[in-house]
Amino acid sequence: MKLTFHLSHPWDVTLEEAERIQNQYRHAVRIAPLAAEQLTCLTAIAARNRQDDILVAAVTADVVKHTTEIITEREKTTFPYHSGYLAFHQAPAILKALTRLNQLGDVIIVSGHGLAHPRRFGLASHLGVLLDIPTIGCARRLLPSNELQPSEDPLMDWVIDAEGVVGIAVYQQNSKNPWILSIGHRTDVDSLLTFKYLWLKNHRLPDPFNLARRLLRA
DNA sequence: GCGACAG
DNA sequence: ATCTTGTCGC
Repeated sequence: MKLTFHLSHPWDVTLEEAERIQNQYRHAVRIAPLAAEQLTCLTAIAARNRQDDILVAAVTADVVKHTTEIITEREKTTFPYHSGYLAFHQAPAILKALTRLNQLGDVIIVSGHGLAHPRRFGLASHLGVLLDIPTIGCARRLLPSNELQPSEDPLMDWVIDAEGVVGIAVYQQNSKNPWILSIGHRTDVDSLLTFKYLWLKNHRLPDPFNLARRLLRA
């Protein structure tokens, strides 16, 4: 699929330049509601490194059309992993993988953080802003810039930073480790709650996010 | 008692 | 991400 870039910048940069880019592009993040009807076709992205390569799995699952598309990709990375700079490590490979998808979801679930990031510009926000598409971040752990705040729902916490709420933490099946969902781009907290509802309720179809993560084991 | 900064 | 394969948590 031909990707349309709303913004672009070099990826082969120094750590200092990367931080500058994050501080510049973070202002392009838009917080907006996503309706449930816009959550029927999801694309999930997961990536990990192997030596100097990034392995990417992308899955698009359309609940209405009842289709699932799976792509795996491998691409060299030039930027080593540093906490807070995951996008510079993985995004080029992820973008290459997205190119190979025939269908892109209404919203992209990205393995990593969105606004739950020291500069409010994690991988999910970064990808969303570049392509100007709705994204949600989904990560296993919090970065130190953020913390949890209990909600009325015992199975859910708010994810906050010094400025306010940036996401939700979801405790699945009484697990002590929550999944950290955060706003990426063109989504909001309500979108996350809607997504959580659909995600936990819909066991009929393969969960694209879990599928993408599983694919990285091969 | 040792570590706890996404992947 | 991975190595850890019975044990939790401030």
